Amino acid sequence: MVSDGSGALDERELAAWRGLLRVHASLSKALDTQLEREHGLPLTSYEVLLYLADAEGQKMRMCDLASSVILSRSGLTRLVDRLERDGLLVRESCASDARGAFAKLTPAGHEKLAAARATHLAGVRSLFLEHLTEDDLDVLGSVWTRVLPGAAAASDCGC
Amino acid sequence: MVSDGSGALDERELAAWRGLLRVHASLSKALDTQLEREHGLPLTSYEVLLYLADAEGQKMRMCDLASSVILSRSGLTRLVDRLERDGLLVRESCASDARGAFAKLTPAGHEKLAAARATHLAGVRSLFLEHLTEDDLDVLGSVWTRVLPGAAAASDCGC
DNA sequence: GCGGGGCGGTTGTTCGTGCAACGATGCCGT
DNA sequence: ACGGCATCGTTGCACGAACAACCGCCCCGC
Repeated sequence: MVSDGSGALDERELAAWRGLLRVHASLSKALDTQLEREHGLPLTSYEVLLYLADAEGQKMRMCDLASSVILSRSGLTRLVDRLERDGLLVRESCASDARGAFAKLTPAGHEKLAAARATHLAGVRSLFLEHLTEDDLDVLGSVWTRVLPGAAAASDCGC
Repeated sequence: MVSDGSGALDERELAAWRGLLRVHASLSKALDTQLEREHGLPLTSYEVLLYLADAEGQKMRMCDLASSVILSRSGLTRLVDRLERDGLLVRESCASDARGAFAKLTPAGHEKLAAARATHLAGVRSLFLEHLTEDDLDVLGSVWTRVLPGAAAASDCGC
């Protein structure tokens, strides 16, 4: 227990925390801008296509998709609207649950993703992974698995 | 050079990258919600007050403030509008440069910040720092300093 | 001193997102 | 079989932020 309740963060804590905020902000903005410029595809749209491509049958339930890309259900509805309008995916009703809907990748969506994927991966590598050692990877992975459960729980329920 | 151009990320790379995205999303949402609920103060507003409090004379130029909290100039203008309306800060013209404007913390803003600070620090500790070892802190700090310059550069100029 | 280019801050506009409310459907106990 | 309740997706609404255009001011060269 490092905390003394009201005490300020020391230098290293501050660096670790602010660094996370700044790196995320810079990285996501840079990658989003790059993707938008080269393929006219915002980062969130890209992630939807990515998850769909990795999914069984190239389709996912709206609900699962929303939590995968970290978006509210309404947010995903609008996003899927845009992607469907652009022909990158289609909605498909669910036989076993009439409430449900699938989003399914179209061939056009698959092509778009393939093109964008190279760009995005290159970006992630050159801006992020390139600067990490093998040990860094392990530490980061370990940190995230320790931090994520509590953070996810805290952000889900107001409790 | 780990990249093979189009090759997908391996498991550890993916964990390091996705973890960053997920942890940031969960953490910032949780902290924002908490701050909003307990003090009616969104996270970005809190950060403005925080930077002001740490600044010389409790005031900063709009421009510097914008880059500190990672916001566009227009975004900061509106945010300062709201904070000024709530009496947490005031605008102050700059004697040496008639273009410039300062945002200056009011006593009310200082009180608000003091109250919110305890909440926020506790949140950051319990949701993030609590799960880190001393070594983790060092690794994170080191990683951020290696990654940030390139990321910041890439997000600034569209080249 | 006077123009011209650059910078700092504000404004109009647009876009993406979250929240709350809704209709429709599934699931369960009785 | 039916009534109550949770779940899924959509919609109306409001808000926060970015972009581009703008104005006023600084600073430089001539």
